[in-house]
Amino acid sequence: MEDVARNKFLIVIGGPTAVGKTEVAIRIAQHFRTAVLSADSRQFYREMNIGTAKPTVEERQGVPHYFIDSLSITETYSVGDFERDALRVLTDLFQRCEVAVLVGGSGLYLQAVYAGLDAFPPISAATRACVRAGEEAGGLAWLQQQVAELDPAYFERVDRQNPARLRRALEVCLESGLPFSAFRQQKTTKRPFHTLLLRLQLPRAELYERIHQRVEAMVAAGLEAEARALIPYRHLPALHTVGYEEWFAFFEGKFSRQQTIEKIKQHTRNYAKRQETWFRKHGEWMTFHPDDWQGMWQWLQEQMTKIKQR
RNA sequence: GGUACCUUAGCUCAGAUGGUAGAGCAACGGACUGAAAAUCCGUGUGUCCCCAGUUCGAUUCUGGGAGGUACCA
Repeated sequence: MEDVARNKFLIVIGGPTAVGKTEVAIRIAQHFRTAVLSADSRQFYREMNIGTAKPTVEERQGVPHYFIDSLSITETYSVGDFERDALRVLTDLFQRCEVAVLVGGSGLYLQAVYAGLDAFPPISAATRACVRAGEEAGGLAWLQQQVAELDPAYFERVDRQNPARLRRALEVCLESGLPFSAFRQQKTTKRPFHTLLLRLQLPRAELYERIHQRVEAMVAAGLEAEARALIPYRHLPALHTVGYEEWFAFFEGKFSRQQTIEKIKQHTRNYAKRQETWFRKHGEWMTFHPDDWQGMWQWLQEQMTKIKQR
């Protein structure tokens, strides 16, 4: 990849859900006659459509898309897998194109591609099962005690109330026999291409209005039926998703239909806020209003010219 | 029109025999390197409907007004 990708540009488009990333990504990709890589941890899955706001077939017309419908919900897939697969696609794409577009709302997935992840050992099914069994028996306290013992340095820093963090650290410790901290360098990897980070943002009230409209549109398009068909898979990680979990509760009679729709809107708003926090804190983004095409074009041209002249 | 009850945070409501107030939900802020649309942490944001009276002091008591709900006409 080193040789291929000098003077190659990865345009990364980030921003909260429903801000209008898809349209911008496609427009930019069309202009540069290139492809779009989706970095959206739910659009991977074939079985989920309406609720994930995938670009439609018409929208994708003429613009190749990667990582949409690339997996089944029954497959396990991690951000590490995505980093590897995305780099593979980019290597290939940069043979033919000067520019590639990476778009998505999963900040960590974007970061994995443009800044890299540390190398961690793969976790075996046995280790995963072992940690889960321990947690089921001993709860959060057990996780805390294990991590405190096996990686005291990380235990000092970690959010100790967060089982997901502790679980992950413990899995790595048990798998490798080394502390989690030994792998977690938090180094950024220099990529053999240039990266331009473009963030889309709208005033909060306007974004929420767009979210509400999109949820209504999803419901009208048959989201309830889509969720109903996925009931047998509801415990899979992929279905731990806004727009699906709420229906599962509805099917159990916990909410009315109207309440369910309101919950989906609310949880989508909460999600958008978490995304905004991420983008505010991670990476040097240039921020644009999603309608500000001119501003985006100008900035992209400027940046690319500047870099090429170096 | 009459009678009773109500009006406190964005919403639903609690509360102090007078010392400017607190729950749930929402909202807001934050963390986050392999399940990340996940997971976790923090924060009360207020003309206590309005006007006048009593009082050192009124969101609380008194009177009047406005709006709401119920019943009676």
